[in-house]
Amino acid sequence: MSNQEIAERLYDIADMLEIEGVQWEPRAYRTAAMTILTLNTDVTVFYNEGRLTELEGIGKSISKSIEEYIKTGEISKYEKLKKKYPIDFESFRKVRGLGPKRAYLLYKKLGIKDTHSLAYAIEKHKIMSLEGFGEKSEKELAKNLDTFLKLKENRKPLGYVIDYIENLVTSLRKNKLFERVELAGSTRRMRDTVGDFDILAVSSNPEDAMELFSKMKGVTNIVVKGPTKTTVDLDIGLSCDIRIVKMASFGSAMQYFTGNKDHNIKLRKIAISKGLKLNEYGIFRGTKKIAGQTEEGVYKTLGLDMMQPELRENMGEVEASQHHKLPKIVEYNEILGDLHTHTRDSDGANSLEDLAEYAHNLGRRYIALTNHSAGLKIANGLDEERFRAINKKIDSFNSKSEIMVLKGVELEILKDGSLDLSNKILSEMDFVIGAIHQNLKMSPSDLTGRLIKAINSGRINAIAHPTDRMIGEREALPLNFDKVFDACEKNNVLIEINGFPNRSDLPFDLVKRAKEHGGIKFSLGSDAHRLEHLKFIRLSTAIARRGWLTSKDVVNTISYKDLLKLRR
DNA sequence: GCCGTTTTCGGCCCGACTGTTTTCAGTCG
Repeated sequence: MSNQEIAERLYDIADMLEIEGVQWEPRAYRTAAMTILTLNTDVTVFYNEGRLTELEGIGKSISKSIEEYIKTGEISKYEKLKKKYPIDFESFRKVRGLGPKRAYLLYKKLGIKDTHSLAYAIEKHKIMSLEGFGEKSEKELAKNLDTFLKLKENRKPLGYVIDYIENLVTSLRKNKLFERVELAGSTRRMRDTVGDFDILAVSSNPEDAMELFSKMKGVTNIVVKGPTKTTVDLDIGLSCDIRIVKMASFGSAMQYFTGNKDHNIKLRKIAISKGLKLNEYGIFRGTKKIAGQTEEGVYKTLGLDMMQPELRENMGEVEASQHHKLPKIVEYNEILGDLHTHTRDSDGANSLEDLAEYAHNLGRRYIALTNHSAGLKIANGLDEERFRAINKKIDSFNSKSEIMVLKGVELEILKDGSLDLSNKILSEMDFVIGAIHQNLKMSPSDLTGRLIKAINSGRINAIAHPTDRMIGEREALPLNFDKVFDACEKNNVLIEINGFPNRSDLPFDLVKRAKEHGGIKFSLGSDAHRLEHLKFIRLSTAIARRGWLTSKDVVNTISYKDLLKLRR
C-alpha cells in the first residue's frame, strides 16, 4: 500500500461521482487525493498518530475512507461505485483529453473499460461515429493513448532537466521576436520534480513567435497551438507551455503561472473579499484594471508582502505575508560550501584534487569529503586505514590550497543502530554524516529506533538523506519524524538536505516541519559523485528555501573555521 | 465533502483550447 494507491482510489471516486452528476464532492475528493499524492510522508504515519484530518482537504468522511483502506484494503464507497462503473479511470486519467464524462460515454456505448478495449475500438474506427465524437477526436485519442502506453511516469527530478530548460529560455531570449522570456511554473518555484515547463513571453508578433517556438530544436510534437497559448512535447519526455502576454499584464501573468494552484486560489479569494477580481491579466475593480504590470504590484494590491517563488505553495505563506511575518529565506549566494561529496576512493569518479578545484571554480570555499564507510561494500566503502591515508592527504592538500576540505565520512548506520567505524577513527574526522542504505525492510518503529540510536551516539554531526526515498523508485522510509526531530534537537545533530536530483531529501515539507519543531539546524550537500554533480547544491538550497529556512538555519552559511568549531 | 478574519451554512478559481457544434461541453492547468 502506498500514498499513490490511496490517492488513485480517491481520484477514481471523484471521477465516478462526476459521472453521477454530483456537484461539489468530486472537487473535495480531488483535493484530498492531491494532498496525499504530494505528502512525502507515508499517510499511515498520519493515521497512526490520529492526525489525518490535519491534512488539507481531508475531513471526517474522507479520513474514515482512508482508515478503511488502511485496515481492509478496500473503500466501500469506492467498491459500490466501481460496480456501476467498471472502468480503468486510473489509466484513462493519463490519456490526454479523456476525462470521466467521455470515458463513461465510451463505456456506455461501446463497452470500453480499459486501454485494451479502447485500442481495439480505435482500430475498428468505432469511436468517430459516436455522438459528440468525430474523426478528429478519434485520431487524437489514438495518438494520446499511444503516448500513454509508451510513457509511464513522466515527472522528472528538476536537477536533471533544469539546465536543458534554462538553455532553451536563453536561446529564445536571443531571438528578436521576443521582448521578454521568463520561466514560470513549478520550475520557477524550484519544486523537486517537474511534469512540464511553463514559459511566459512578451512578443509584438505573437503569431511568428508561436511558430518559432513550435519549431524549436527539441520539439517532437505540437499538442495545442493558439495565439496566446501553445503546448509542445520535448525530446526529453516533458511538455512545455508557452504563454504570450502583453507587457502590461506581465506581472499578473508571472504571478498566475508561478504560484501553485492552491496559492492562486487563495489569492483570488482574497481579491474577491476586497471586491476585486484577479486573473492572469491583472487585478480588476469592475472593468477597471488596477494592477498587473508587476508581481509586486499584484501582491501589494491584495495587501500582501512580495514573496519568493519558492514559497508559493499555500503552506501558510499567504497568511504570513498578510501579517508581514514572512521569513527572510536563505539566498543561493549565501551558501559557502558543500557538505556531502565523494571521490573515486569510494564510489565517486574523480580525485580529491580535481573535485576540490572544480568546487573552487564554482565559488565554494570548502567541501566536506564524505566517502562511504566499509559497511557499504557496493560503494567500495573505506576502512579505518584507508580513511587515515585520505585524511593525511587532505591535511597536505589544505596546507597549500585556497579551498578547504573537511575530513568527512558518510557513515553506515547498521541494522541495530550501531555505527560502522570505531569511535577512535570518528574522533579524527571533521564531519560525520550518518546514513541508512541497507536493511530497509524494517517496521516503522524499528527504523525510527535505529536512526535515533545513531543520533544519540554523540558521534555523528548530521543525518544524510533522512527519508532515503528515491524519486520514481522507492518511497520514503516510514519514520516517525517527530521523534527523529526531537533526538536531533537534543543531540545537536544536523539534518541534511541532499540535493542529488532523485533524492531531494529531506523533502521541503518535512524541512518546514523540522524547522517548526524548533532547535534544529540543517546541512546542505550535493552528494556529488563526479564533478558536474557539484552544481546540485543549488537544488539543496532550493529545498531549504522552500522549507522557509533562513541563513541562520543552514550551517553552510558559516566559515570553514566555524564549522570545525561546530564539530567539537 | 470540506471549510471558516464576511459564514457551523452556504459557498466552492477561472480562463484557454478543441471539436463538434449552431452556442457549448469537456478537458486541462
